[in-house]
Amino acid sequence: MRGEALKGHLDLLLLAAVRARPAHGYAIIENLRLRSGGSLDLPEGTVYPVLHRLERAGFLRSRWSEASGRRRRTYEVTEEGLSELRARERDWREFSRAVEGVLVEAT
Amino acid sequence: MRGEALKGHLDLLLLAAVRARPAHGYAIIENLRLRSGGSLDLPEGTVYPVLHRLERAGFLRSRWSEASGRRRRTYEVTEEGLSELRARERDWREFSRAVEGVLVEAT
DNA sequence: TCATATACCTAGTGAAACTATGTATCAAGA
DNA sequence: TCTTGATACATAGTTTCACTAGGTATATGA
Repeated sequence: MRGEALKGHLDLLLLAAVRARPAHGYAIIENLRLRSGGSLDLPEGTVYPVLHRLERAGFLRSRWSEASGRRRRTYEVTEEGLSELRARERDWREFSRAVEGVLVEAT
Repeated sequence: MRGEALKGHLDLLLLAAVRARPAHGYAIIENLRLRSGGSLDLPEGTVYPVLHRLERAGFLRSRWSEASGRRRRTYEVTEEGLSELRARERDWREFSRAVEGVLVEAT
């Protein structure tokens, strides 16, 4: 897939991924990659700053933990994050329908 | 809809719109706006530079004409543009499926 | 005559995601 | 033992993309 495809939909993806499965950053990336059959393969340098921003915005909450000697920062979606996610889902549906409409359009 | 939603999908949209209906820039914008029920409302400053780039890349061909005293630059999709469009459509489907997969994902 | 719609254009800006790089731990294998 | 790769975090700087803001010009209706 073209790299630029996800532009503008990254918040949606990360919020949805964490809603489905609270996890730490590295695992979120793994989950997205596996769930999408490899097509959503996000660089850490893309994901971590967005997770920080979403937490600052109050949409995610994180706590540090330790697993097999390595520290992890595990995220979950807040109440506010849930309504934000629902709003973004509506946006996605609207956008997606609009694109589909143009793609199937015959003369 | 959020403004940033279309990032990375603008080439797809414009190529598809012109394939469906060869038209001049202003009309392409109108068509997209009407077809999408208003949600795809692209500024001219967004669309015109992309049309120029797509023409430079060989994906669109344009010719000048005149209608009711105003000059128009009408675009159509080239052969090369058609295969580019088909590739972009595949990318879109893949991306769209991946997003849907994450959205419906339960724990 | 004055605003609005039509129709084109581009320079500069801002935001978004990426590249590159760094730190640290652990397991496996040479 | 030493190195490589996977796990796990972080951020500074760059690039890319769409947008804002400004410009030109013609036609139409109030």
